[in-house]
Amino acid sequence: MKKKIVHEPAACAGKMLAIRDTVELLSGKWKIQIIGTLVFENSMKFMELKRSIPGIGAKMLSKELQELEINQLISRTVCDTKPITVEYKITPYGLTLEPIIAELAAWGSNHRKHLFSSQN
Amino acid sequence: MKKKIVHEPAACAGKMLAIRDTVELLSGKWKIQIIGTLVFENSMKFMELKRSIPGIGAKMLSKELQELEINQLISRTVCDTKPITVEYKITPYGLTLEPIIAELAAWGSNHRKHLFSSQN
DNA sequence: GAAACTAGTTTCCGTGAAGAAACTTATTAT
DNA sequence: ATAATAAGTTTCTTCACGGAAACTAGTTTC
Repeated sequence: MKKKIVHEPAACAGKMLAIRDTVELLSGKWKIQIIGTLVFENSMKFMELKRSIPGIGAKMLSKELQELEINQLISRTVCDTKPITVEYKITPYGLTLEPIIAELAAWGSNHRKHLFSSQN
Repeated sequence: MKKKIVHEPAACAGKMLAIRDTVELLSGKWKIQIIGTLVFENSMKFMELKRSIPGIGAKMLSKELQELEINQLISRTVCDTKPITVEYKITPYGLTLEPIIAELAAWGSNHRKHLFSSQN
């Protein structure tokens, strides 16, 4: 049987709200990249992050990390090392973003093929 | 030797690139909302879109639609109606973004519950 | 003739996002 | 003594994102 998906206005409005919430939480030029990196590598120091995200500056990295921490997506731990280091990890809650990250990666990867095969 | 190679650097770098590509394509304050709306309702006029996305102005809507069209995510069709109308639809290719939209919606929806249960 | 509707475009403008570079503080290495 | 490193913070500056409003253009209605 043919399943006709009826889009009830109320349900759509709710979904749109949810989408807006998520997008807002991940807004900013670098948050998704930071989350992505921390999903793949499960612990990184500030400098490691800075080096592994091409183009980001210390100020931006610091700011974005703070916002992600406030929203409990990542954790910040100061380590008592010789030169003090700070360890950033993704939280269990932050890890729930993994499906989104995975979809973004899969789509982007497919998009490359799409561009390659359709154009030029 | 407890070398635990979970994530090979090269593979991660590739994924990060793919993520960046996708994020860039969907950059801007409104693109995801527009895509989301057009995934739910499969055809909308300019004015319908404008009304259904609270806060967007004509200029922004026009600009974002152009960019989405250039990337073949939506189609634009001028209808020969009394006052001329323009129909925007999501393309089959644009529809491949649906999993991303769905994940964003699901996560945002869950996030509401998370905020509600953990805080206040 | 004036107003209203569609789908924009254009102009003008302000703010905030973001970058660059210098600076801080503490410790270690040369 | 000097330099280097980590993890930022602060300051200064700029550019582009995006909003408001007016305008175009064609058709229909009052």
